[in-house]
Amino acid sequence: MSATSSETKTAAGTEASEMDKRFEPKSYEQAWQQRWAEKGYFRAEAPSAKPSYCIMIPPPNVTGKLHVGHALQTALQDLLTRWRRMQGYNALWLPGTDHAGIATQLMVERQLGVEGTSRRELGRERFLERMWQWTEQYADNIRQQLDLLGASCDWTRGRFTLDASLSRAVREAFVRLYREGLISRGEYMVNWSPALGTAVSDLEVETKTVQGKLYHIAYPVEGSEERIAVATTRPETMLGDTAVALHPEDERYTHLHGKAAILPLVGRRLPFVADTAVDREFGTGLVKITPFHDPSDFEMGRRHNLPGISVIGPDGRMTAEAGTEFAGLDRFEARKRVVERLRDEGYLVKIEDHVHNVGHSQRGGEPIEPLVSLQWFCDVSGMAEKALAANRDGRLTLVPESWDKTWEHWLTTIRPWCISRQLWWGHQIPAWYTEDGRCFVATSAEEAAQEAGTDRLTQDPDVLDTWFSSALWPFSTLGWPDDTVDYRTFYPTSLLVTGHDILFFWVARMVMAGLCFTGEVPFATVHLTGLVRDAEGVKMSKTKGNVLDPAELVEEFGADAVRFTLASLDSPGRDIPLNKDQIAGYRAFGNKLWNATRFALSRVGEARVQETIDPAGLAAPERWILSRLSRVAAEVEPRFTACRFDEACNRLYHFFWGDFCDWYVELSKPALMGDAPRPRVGEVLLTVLDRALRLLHPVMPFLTEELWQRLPGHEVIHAETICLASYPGREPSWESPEVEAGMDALMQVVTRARSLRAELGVAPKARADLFVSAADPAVGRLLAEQAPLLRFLGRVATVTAGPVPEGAVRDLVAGVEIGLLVERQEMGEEERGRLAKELEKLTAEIGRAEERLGNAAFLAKAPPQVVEGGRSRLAEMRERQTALRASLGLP
RNA sequence: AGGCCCGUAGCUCAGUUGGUUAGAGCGCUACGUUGACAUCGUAGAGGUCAGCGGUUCGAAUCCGCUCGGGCCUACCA
Repeated sequence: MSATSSETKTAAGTEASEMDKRFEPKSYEQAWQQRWAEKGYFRAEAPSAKPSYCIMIPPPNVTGKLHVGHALQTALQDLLTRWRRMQGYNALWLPGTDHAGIATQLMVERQLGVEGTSRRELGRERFLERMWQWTEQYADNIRQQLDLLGASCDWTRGRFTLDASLSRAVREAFVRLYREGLISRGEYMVNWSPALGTAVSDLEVETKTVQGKLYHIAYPVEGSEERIAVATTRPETMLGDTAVALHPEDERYTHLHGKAAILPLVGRRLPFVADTAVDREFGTGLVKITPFHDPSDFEMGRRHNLPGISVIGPDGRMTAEAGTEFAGLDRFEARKRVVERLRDEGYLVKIEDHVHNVGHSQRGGEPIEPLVSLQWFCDVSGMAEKALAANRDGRLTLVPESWDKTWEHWLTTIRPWCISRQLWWGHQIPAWYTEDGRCFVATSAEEAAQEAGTDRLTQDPDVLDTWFSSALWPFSTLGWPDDTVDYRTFYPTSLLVTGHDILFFWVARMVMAGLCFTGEVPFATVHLTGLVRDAEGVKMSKTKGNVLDPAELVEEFGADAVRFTLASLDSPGRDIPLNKDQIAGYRAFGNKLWNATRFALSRVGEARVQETIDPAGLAAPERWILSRLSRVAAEVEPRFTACRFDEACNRLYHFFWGDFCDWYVELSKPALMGDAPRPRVGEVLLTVLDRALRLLHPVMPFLTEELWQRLPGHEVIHAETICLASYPGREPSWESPEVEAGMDALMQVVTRARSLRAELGVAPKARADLFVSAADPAVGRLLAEQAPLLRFLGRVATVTAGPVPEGAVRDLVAGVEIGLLVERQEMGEEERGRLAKELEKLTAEIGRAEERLGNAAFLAKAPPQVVEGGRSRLAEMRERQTALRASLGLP
């Protein structure tokens, strides 16, 4: 493919003149993607004299398949990047992938299971080898999928969260936080996933409402015949009870203060403790306390210095401390057994149905076991304060801003983050232990050895929560902690696009980490997208079988149609229902672009694209389309800036289809065919087309490049590619409200003439003659000048400026009195009914308008232009009423 | 339990700081092979803006309540 015009060819290699009637996205899309990559158009500069624009991709799971949500985010990020690049920014869209700890490890473990082995059997080293093999096998996967969508990423800067440089950043961050005392190791209650065999963070716990039971158990009171009843949903935890709590002001139980209960089956003495956390209204108002298996009991245990007993182990089975009878039993099995024994021994009072909330492991799916475990924690309270301040003082904008409240709530109630995971795939915690148990945190084993004074060290076997490395993504990808050129050029980044489902998992932590380590908000704006749902608004899921695969959609409709659909559905604060009919609609839009270009190329003769055009000397239709083009370009800019991709896309869509194709192309025909020549029509047609394609390029990169390359003279805009051509903006000298008003009147006359024909049931080929008489002399001149257009578009034999003759159908539109003289036919009943109905509605409306204009308060308080608008509207409605009556033969 | 969002045409959704004629796409009806496009064109039908009350000259838009749907957060055993 050459960039010179004489041998302009397209990506598909066809000659410009050989445009097929049907457009076929597959024939050029990937050819362009490949060519753009070869030419290095998307490689950002560093350093650069241009202003920077930078977006970090939310790194998809390295072994994953992109879903429609990714496609949406890709479309938006690419749109923004291409737009800014065309505007002359040094635009960087940095791609990459995430190692996704648990998710990826589970996939490989599943595979090992099929092979009849396990990670434990393989051992850590060999297991990690398998993980890397798996990772490398899929390394190219994400890139291929992004290429399909036309993503203009700078792949020379692609990153993976386990890259050496990113791992170094992770260790550095960990060590810094440790030295500041913000990271520490301790025994606390954590959310334990028995199925995964690891602790998880609060965010990885999904609360589900389940139908359960409430067991009432009688506990004897020490030294008396009295028995008190406690209620629990988890009777198996009674084996770990160490106290019974009551509300200090509960008068029913004042006599129990200072006494103790005896734990059934076990015989342990349980002191009564008074605590205001007890709800007197719930159950019996007495609560059994199991400090090591319930978060609130853990808190209460600390308040009252109660010992804890671990009766459930990390494998979800009862421990030896649960007693020989129960040890080794699965926790749910143990529940049944405990209840049986309580019943046998007469301690079970009753069992009630009880709906309650139970935390489930997001990845493992099973109920979380709260247990006490030695883990690493990160105190994020200080960072959270900074993140809150950044949002409050405007350094960080969430779009839509309705997320501010959620942000506020989560960050003000944040608790320490459990960052250690009992997994193998991930960043191993940079802490080393001596044989006598001393701990050294350092950025490397050597450094730790130096500090410890011995190299007989064992590194902590645990890895960090995946999100710990993700939190550093905006700067670890640019070389932090080193002061690199990339870091100085692109950090802080410009904007983040991601789903609201990971606002806390990722966005909040990036903001906290960014403020903590770089002192800056990593991005000024976060655009939170909705969830992509199916056509019925149902969440896509494999089990429901309603998942749409972006690759298949691209195959069926082309990437441009998919991108346009997704971008135009992205309305703030809403989920996105996606259905194929819509995508088909935007593919039709692509077809429209294709054919409009085909028309232009076949009719413009020797005309060429102009860098700009002086409207002086042009006829009204040309001045009109230039004016409209300038205004649309002006409307797009603020909408892209504000992340209103839906509005920007809709404006571009309607400009191209409505203004350009429906009207301007039609208006150009009589001129281009020589029936009614006007100056420089071909140039205007090509120049408008060029700019329209450039305006659309960020949304539909492939088709616009394919078509733009065929425009004669496009090289004056850019020698090689539309990707680097300038993005059109407003052109004030093109704008003319007068011309727009005049042409608007002309178009309304045309439309009304057509409706009159239809209303009168005139056959398409029957002769009709049009009479026009404009109140505004300027409009009158324009109509007279463009009479050939009225003839052509209105399908009338003649157009006469002047009063409406007897026998013609009269009407008034946009201040123009029109008359249509036709061979009258008998009006059909249906048509008659329709007109009668319209007359009825119109009469009612006139009534309302008269009433309003007769209201003194309205006239006094409403702005003058509203009153004036009401008056002229009323006048027009009366005219139309007269015309309708005439058509119906009424007085 | 608390917070947030939503209820507009058959469907999916827009609707800027209230302005009187509530829009789009798809679908539907009639007509149309007019010199790019039937993945099209022309002309249409279709809505008491969930309901009730309030503020206002004027409410889809602002306020309150009710009903209906969704999401997030939360240790009531």
